[in-house]
Amino acid sequence: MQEKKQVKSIPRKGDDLSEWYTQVCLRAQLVDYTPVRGCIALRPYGFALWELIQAEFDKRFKATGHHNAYFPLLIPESLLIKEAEHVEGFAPEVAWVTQGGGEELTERLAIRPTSEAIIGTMYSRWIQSHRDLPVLINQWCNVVRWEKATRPFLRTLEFLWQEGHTVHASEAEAAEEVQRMLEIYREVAEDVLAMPVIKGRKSENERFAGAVATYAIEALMPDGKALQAGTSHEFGQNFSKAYDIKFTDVDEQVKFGYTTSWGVSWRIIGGLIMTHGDDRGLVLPPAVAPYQVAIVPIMKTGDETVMPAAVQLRNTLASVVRVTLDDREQSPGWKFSEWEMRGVPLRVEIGPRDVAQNVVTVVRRDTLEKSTIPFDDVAARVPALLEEIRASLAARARKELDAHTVVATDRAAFVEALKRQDGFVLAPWCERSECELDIKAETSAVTRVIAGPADPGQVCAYCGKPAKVKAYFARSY
RNA sequence: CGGGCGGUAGCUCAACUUGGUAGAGCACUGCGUUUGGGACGCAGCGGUUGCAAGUUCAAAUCUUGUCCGCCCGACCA
Repeated sequence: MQEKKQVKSIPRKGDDLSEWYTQVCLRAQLVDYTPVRGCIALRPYGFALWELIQAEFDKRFKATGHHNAYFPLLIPESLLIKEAEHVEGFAPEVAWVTQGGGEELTERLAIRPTSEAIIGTMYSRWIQSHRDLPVLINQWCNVVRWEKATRPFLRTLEFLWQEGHTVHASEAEAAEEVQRMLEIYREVAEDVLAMPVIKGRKSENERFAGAVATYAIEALMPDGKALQAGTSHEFGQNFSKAYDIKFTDVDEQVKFGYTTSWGVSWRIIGGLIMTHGDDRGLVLPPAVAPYQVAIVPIMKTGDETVMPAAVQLRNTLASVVRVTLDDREQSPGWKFSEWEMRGVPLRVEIGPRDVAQNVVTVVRRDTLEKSTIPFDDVAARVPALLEEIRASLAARARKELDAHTVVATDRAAFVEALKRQDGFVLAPWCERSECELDIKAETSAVTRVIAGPADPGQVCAYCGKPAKVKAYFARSY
């Protein structure tokens, strides 16, 4: 490769993941820092990526009967504090509005850290009968959590997400809903974003404040740390009792509903970046790439054949994929580097040699493989290539996850594996909070999800007491 | 929130130790030549040295405070 003498290159991904990550976020033009601490600006390219991810989730929410709605950003303190465990869990990271219109408010208003309180309050007004159930509502919005240490996408004070909030007449139905949405999260992460995850229930320590049970999908980052990429909660009747969500059932008894909530944030973009990116920058899975193809024309002075061909190529491709024709003045090499940094899955080069032979040159972002395909076959071949890229990214990421997941059954191996901080450690576990805290103190790792019951007779890999479950452990973001 | 590092042009940095007219490369603008892996020439534009106080004849430089960013830790749906 040419040495980058004019333009500073980013650190290699393997050398300094943190710095690499920050540089990719900025230089791919996804985000920029702002004068507001911990808050990022999502630039058009980053927002386009988010919109495409949103669309994938949203169509699945709609297909399972959910409707979008919107609730207030500001939540009166008196509502927020109704569910004791919930408030306690969020208290440290709530931002408060204490003044309005130049006057001190009689009651301060929380900027929503999540919307159970306000949505629950509204549901109590909307639900009277079993005929009103289930309520299946989702909200796309921003929330604020006053974090101490922030990073683009992974942890910001303000972030974009969706939060689904549902109410059901029975516990079984609510439980089913929670699993249904978790499975949608897994499906989008793995099949659309090509980001493999482990899926399961959270331990008591890791559970959402106020939940009876929390389930999550967790992805594995290249530095061996786990990233929570989506959660789905069963609340039992905790929130319906706190917010008075009651209905008269078919048996004429007045009952509290069973509620759930489930959420995915733009954090998943951070996961994507780290999962697929390489030394040249971002690598986007085709389904959510704002541009799936970038056409780079290469022209000699006075050439009059390349641009018309490139325009025709763009028009042809526009009917099957998201495509951009890069007709800026920069040199081809400069454009190659830029589109690589920005993660465009396929680059199509068209120059005099291609035009003369009635072909185009296609370069895959994931493998950097170059191939020549007949001009007339482009519209047919490109979608197939994009699918190959998706499959290849998914397979490679899956291989990574598997390669960095180890099983440990005895204490020495378990502790050693966790201290290596090299991915997931799957181990039989007693499921005691105290044991998890001890493990954390010694290794910095905690359970990420509980995968299922332990085998008969197994003992906890750490404390030696009888094992109840098999759990994945790792350090986390 | 604790420990460490940093903030000078859009970016990367020099000038700071030893106070004395704020510089370079890249980027940007114009013109010309170029275009198959970050092109070249010429001419330009670009600064409240993060912010605020203090010391001094004089502060990018010394002192204090503060804000922001990065790393490690703690904390954290």
